[in-house]
Amino acid sequence: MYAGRSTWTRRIFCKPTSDTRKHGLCAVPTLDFCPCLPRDPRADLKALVQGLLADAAARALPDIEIPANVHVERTKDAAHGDFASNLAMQLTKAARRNPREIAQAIVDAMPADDTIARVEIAGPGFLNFFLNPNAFRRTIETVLDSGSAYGRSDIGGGDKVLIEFVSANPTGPLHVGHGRGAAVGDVLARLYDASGWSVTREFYYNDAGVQIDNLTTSVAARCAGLTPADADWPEAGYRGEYLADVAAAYLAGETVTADDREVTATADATDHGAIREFAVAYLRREQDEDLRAFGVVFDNYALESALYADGRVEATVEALVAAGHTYEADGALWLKTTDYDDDKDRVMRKAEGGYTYFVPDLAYHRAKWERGFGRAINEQGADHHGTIARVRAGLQALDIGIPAGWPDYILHQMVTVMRAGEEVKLSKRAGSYVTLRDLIDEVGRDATRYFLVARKPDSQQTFDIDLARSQSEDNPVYYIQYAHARICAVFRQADEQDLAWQRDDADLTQLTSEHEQRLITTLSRYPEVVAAAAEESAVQAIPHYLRDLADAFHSYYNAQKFLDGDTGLRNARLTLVAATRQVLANGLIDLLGISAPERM
RNA sequence: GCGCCCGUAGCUCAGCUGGAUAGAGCACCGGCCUUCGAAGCCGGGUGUCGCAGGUUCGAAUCCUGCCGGGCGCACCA
Repeated sequence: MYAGRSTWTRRIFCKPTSDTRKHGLCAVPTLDFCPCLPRDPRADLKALVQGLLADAAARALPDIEIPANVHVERTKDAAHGDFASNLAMQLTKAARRNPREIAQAIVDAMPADDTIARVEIAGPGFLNFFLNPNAFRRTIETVLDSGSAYGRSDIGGGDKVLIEFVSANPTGPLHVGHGRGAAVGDVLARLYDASGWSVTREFYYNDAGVQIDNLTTSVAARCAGLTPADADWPEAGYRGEYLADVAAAYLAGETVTADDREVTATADATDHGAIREFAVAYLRREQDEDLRAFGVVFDNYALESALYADGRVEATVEALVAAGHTYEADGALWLKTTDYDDDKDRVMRKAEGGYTYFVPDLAYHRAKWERGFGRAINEQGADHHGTIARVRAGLQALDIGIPAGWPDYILHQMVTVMRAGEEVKLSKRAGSYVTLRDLIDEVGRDATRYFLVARKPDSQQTFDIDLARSQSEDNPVYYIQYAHARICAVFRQADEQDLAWQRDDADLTQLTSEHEQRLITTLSRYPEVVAAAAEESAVQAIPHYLRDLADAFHSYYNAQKFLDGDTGLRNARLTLVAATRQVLANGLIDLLGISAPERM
């Protein structure tokens, strides 16, 4: 019986050398079983074609430098074969020959391989690859043999990557924008993990600055029985009702345990230090609960206060001064970020003596670098994009070898929430905003996650609560989950009819219908989709692919009965849908963090 | 004013980093359940890819300039 996700087998590849990375293939002439490839050519047909093509081109044109990643793509038209490449056209300039001639030379140099039936030259010089049907049939076997490892690769080579996301200050519950950040960051982390990176998920927050002062005075005011309607209410205070809960818990002497701290209230309404400690812990706990309900877990919490406590802030300032990139003016200490492509210089130490927020931010990123993260990704709201240039500039000014484009940023645009045809405004200070928790409670974790990663982060998003919570066909997440549940139902039915699946009896050569071929082709695309999504940080590619896969399955389901009387055919079909179920589960559970129900 | 992001079918959006005839879903109309789950399937049509130039064998994709929308532009975070 299908056991869901009880075991985790992972194919181990050896770490690619710089040479194999550079060429995308290794020196072993037959690529089929080379253990050094980051992408397994047995599971990843595109990688196989790329490898064979690069190999042939290198032989046909020994004097020409072949691009590191030769461009190979799936064809739209079956007449163009299964894969196509424009390599010959790309090389015309370097080789100083016409593209069709180059194409012919490459074809002549193609190594024999049983997966490729033939290669044709078409149009201006396209190379069209026609694969043997058995190559696709092997995909089915590979999916089932690999299980949850199907789609994983070792492109990352075990290198470390730090993904920082959410990073909300502990001044209130998470809102929908944080939700988008959480969903995108989490799926990104899953994609990198699936691509062989060693991923650390981190949440950074300010636990000591002006915002926390405001939080403290607001809770103190609540403790004193004030409400935002009172004349004495602090001007910059947070007005949200949730602070009344914080105050009540504080006065009741409660103990709160968040993921990264535990605090017991003293219940002393005049002790601002104690109120601060408690309020931060309380709101951190609330955020942790929301994130847990959303299926998001962090490896580490980084605190701004810790950067001051351990002297990193001070040390960073000293390093910048020593590097000669600072100056004093108008009573403040400035950093010459304009030397590194920022629009204007930035104040580090204010005239009144305190540091601007940007200094601990720099200290934090310097620490990330020193912790050995050659790759760091910051997922954050696009409204903070203005800080990118100055952080990078500050890191450059340290002169410690940090590359100019480090760290990477993935910015998500605003989410507008609609309910009953009206926009719901997000306003933390007003306290009348849609929280992540509201969404999870109303539309469910799965649908919320799905919608928030289904669009590319660059685009603004309208989150229609009514649509997302509708359990109707409008809702794509159900469509995909239903495909999974339907397959499970087929196997239950097979058992009931004493036609239990016998994989060894499957005659896969009978899977020749158009529906079957389309489904197999779609299955074979999965490793490419995952690799490309990770490489381009394109989270939306996964929901899109899974929709395609579910589509291919549902069409097949309606067109052909699986529980056929013929043993070889029946088991072949069951084998195919078993592989489909596996890929649906891999995508839903492992990449999107969404459930793959056996019944709905 | 300056910077970043977005502009693709009536609506919501894909589009594999420059390829061959630009694709889905929703909405609308019509068909399919004594047969593995109808949360499903099949059929029906739509585009000056915001506009104008440029780069080249070839542009929705790259460059420039406009138009429209969003977000930033503190000795706030």
